[in-house]
Order: sequence, then structure tokens, then C-alpha cells
Amino acid sequence: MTEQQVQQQEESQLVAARRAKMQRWMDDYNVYPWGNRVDGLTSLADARSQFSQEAHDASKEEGGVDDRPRVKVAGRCIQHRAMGKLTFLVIRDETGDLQISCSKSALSTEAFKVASKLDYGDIVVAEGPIGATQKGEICVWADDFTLACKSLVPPPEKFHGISDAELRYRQRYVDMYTNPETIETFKNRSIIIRAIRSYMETGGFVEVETPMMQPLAGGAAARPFSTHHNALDIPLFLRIAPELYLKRLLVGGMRKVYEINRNFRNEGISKKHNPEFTMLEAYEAFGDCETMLELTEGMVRAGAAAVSESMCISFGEIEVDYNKPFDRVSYGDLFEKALGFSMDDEASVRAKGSELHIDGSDNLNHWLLVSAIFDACVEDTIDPTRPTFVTDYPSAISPLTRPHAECDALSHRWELFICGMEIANSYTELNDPDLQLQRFTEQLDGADDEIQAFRTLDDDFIHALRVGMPPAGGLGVGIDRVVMLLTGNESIRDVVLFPLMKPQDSTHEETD
RNA sequence: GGUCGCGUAGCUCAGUUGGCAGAGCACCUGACUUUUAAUCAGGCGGUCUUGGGUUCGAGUCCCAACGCGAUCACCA
Repeated sequence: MTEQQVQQQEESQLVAARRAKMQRWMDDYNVYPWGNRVDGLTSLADARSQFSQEAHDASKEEGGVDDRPRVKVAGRCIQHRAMGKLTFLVIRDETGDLQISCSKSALSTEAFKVASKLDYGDIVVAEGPIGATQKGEICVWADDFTLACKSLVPPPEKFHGISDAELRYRQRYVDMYTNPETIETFKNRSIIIRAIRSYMETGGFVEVETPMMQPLAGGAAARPFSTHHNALDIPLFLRIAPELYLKRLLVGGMRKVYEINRNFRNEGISKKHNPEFTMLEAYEAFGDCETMLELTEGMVRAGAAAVSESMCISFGEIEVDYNKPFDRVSYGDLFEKALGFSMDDEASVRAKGSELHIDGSDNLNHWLLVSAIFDACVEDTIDPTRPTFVTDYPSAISPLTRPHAECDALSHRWELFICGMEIANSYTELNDPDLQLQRFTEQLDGADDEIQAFRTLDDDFIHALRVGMPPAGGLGVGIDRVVMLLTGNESIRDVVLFPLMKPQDSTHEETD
């Protein structure tokens, strides 16, 4: 927000009213509007569960003993109904909502005044027996009530929460308290990632952290973000993948390693792409892409089990049953089934390329053309309700992958698709240093000037391979996309707390 | 980056053929001891995203910019 906008907001009438009210409370009732430490708080869900009908009934009898459980709770005011000598308000915390009933006769004059004039958004602490109203609403009958934090900004519409997607992403904190399902999603994200970590640890994988700022951005083909280190006066790139560093760890002698962390790719933004995204990469020495396939199926299932008892989870119109074994189909079979001719049939592939008006279809390498056709019209033929491993990718589009011994056009690589999204990518790693050097060199030769500017041969990685990397399986999993699937959110922006947004106050210098 | 759609009060939205800027909620004042999006009475609130243009007159029509969304491209 610009200073001007902040100023406008602070000058608005609604804010001014809240400031005035706060000042009155400070002057007249000696209220400190910013609160202090509070011990012994009970969550709202906990407090609600402590309600006892017997104790409630007994407390209403003439001369009955009041042994209703006492609770101390805190939350943000989301509803407020003042009725003269009685005020009802509903507060919210991350576990749910609970009504607080404030009777003038049970509270100090000051506390009752504050309660009856409370604003939506104020954070309060209330203490008292947990009981119910005449209509049966479970509530805390407050005998102590204090302001914990004055909210100076009025909340959006009180009943429906905010629906404007832009506002939800820009002011996530407002989205979170007005739309409880937002917190639910991010708690589930945490649960899923914890389940995945636990699954990896159980499998003997060691979590490591490798550089996010790299002198050479390798391990994938994306465009990197670039930055600069002042003291060393060198350019640095935000990593596009941790791959080349994780493999060095296998060279060093670690058997099973994984990393869950952010990658940064300077590419387009879409429902499935945020410029920074969370990726799990795992490498297992003496494994191959088959071991990684089994690992991945178990991992996705562990995540699903952590957030869903039935493990049947809807994603838009699609329902996926994660109990069932995942499908697998080879790249070539899928291609032939979708198009009616083999991907080895160069003439038909060439013809199809022209038909689809694929860029450079006349002189593109056969396998690159196959890949373009595959992306254009074969991927969509995968049943979205069935998690599907597509295996045996062409080597030409898999420069870090070991080719098949019997047919070096194909490689030991698979990708996992669920609901039309690419979720994971895995290969039997190439550990022949000479072949790897050749692949890198070919890749660089094919690159245009712009790509050459940031893609440089990683000599040290080749050196590491010469030292010797054991045969290994490698895996990358798009964690955000897994969370999308397992929480039923169709946009990556709904599973990333603070998705990248264009600044609203962009002052653009016109350079003519 | 291309195409299409949207942008009106704090929020959600209406605004007719181009003719005084509207509603509900929120907010302010008052009443009310069992409310459930409480109710009742009264009141406040606008750079119609921004900048140009057409017109006697523009929220409305035209052009451009900005932001958001959808979609395509890009992303092995």
C-alpha cells in the first residue's frame, strides 16, 4: 500500500470513529487497547466441548450448585448484538467460533461498556462459566471481559466474508479471519507436508538444505531470477532446482537424501504456476526410477490419508480415489493410443506437427516434435480421475536421465499426472560423466543467446560425476500441486499464503 | 506477451436510451436482560480505478493506461 493510500485509509470516517472510541475507553475506563500477556487460555473448540448440560441445568435451579466448568478464552469479534443490559458477541479463533454473553449484572461497569460498544474485529479475552442461553446456544457467561487488541480497520461484510480474490491474496490476514476455510487449507498444507516428511524419514531419507542462491542456476531448463552479492561483487541466481547439489551429496557418500524447499522460476504465472514454489527432491543411491515410483505412490497416499479418512478427494468436478493403485502407461503407448500411429513413425509425426502448426515443425528434431505433440494433445487423454505414471520418456527431452540399454532413444524416466496436472518427475540418474558432459554441451549448443546468458556449463558437477556417483534414482514432487489436489483447491494461489501479486502502486518510469 | 471479461460507498452489488449517485450490511445517535446475519427510530458516508476525447450534459459512448480474473502462449 502506498503512503497516500494508508493516509486515505487512516483519514476515513470508519477508522476515525474507531480511534475516537478507543480514546474514550482509554480516558473514561482506563482501558489499555493493546493488551498484555494472558495465561491459561482455552481454545474455543475446547471450551465448547467442556459444556455440560447437567451442570447447566443444575445452575439454573433455585439454590442449585453452580459447578459449570470455567474457561478463559480469547478471539476476534465477528458478531455483536447489544440489547441494552445484555450483549451477545461471537468471537473466533483458529479452532472455531463461540458466543460470549455479557450481562450488565455480571460485569464491572467498565467491562460491560466495552463489551456493549465493541467493534467487529476487536480481539478480546473473556472468562466465565461455560453455559447456554434460553435458545440453547452454548456460550461463555462472562464475569470478566477485557480488550486484548483494538482493531482500527473495519472488517469487510460481516456475514459472507470477502469474496474478491484480489483482496483475499493481497490482505491474506483479513481473508484468514473472515473465511475460516482459508486457515483450514493452510493447516492441512502443514499436515500434508508433515506426513510427507514423516514418510521420508521412515524410509531412511535424511533432510538436507542446499543453496538457494547459486552462481549457476542448473538442474532444470527454466529462466532464473538473478541477483548480486555486493561484497564478492558476483552475480548470483535464485535456484531453479536443487538437483545438481543433491547429487553431489550422493557422490560424497550419503545414501538417501531429500529436500523440501522453494524453487524460483522466472516464467509465466497461472493457476498452476507461482514464481516461487515448493518442491520436494529426493535421491536414493543404488535405486532407480522404479524405486522412486514406489516411493512416490506411497508418499501421495500418506498425504491423502493425513487429511482424509476416506482418501477420496474432490478436485473441482473430479473425484480421485487415492486408495486404488495408480495407473502406469508408457509414453509411447499413450502416444500411439491417442494418435493412432507410433511415435517412431517419423513421417506421421512430421505430418501431425504441421497439422498442429507447431513452431518449427519442419526442421525440429524428431523427438522434440514428438514431445511438442505429446504436450499438445496426448497429455489430455490421461484419465484425470486416475493418478497415472507415464513412463519411458524420450531421451532427447531428458538430458539428466540414463537411457535404456537396449534403446537409447528412450530413457528411464516417468512423470506422474493427477487431474491433468504434472505432479512429479523422476529418473534413473545419469552418472556417466562423459555422457553427461556431452548432453550439457548439446543443450548449450541448441540454446539461443538469451538462454546462453544464464545457462552455463557446471564444470564442478561434471567433476563430481568423475569422482563417481553411485547409480541412483531421483525424484521431484510439486508440493503446492499435491496440496491443491489433497485440499481441493483449484488455484495454486489458494495454497500459497502470499502469492506474488503485482504491486498496485507501481510507479513506472517511462524511458523513451 | 495475445485475446476476452471485470473495476460504482469500508464490504456485497443495482444503476434503464447519455439527463440530480442508489440499496443492503458496516459506521454514528437513541431504545431494549436471552439475541442468532437481532429488531425499531433517526443520521453520516462517493476522485463512479486513472488520464484523455465526443457531447449542452458521461458511471453510461470512444481511446489509452493501471489492477484483477479467465484463456492461450511460455514453463523439457
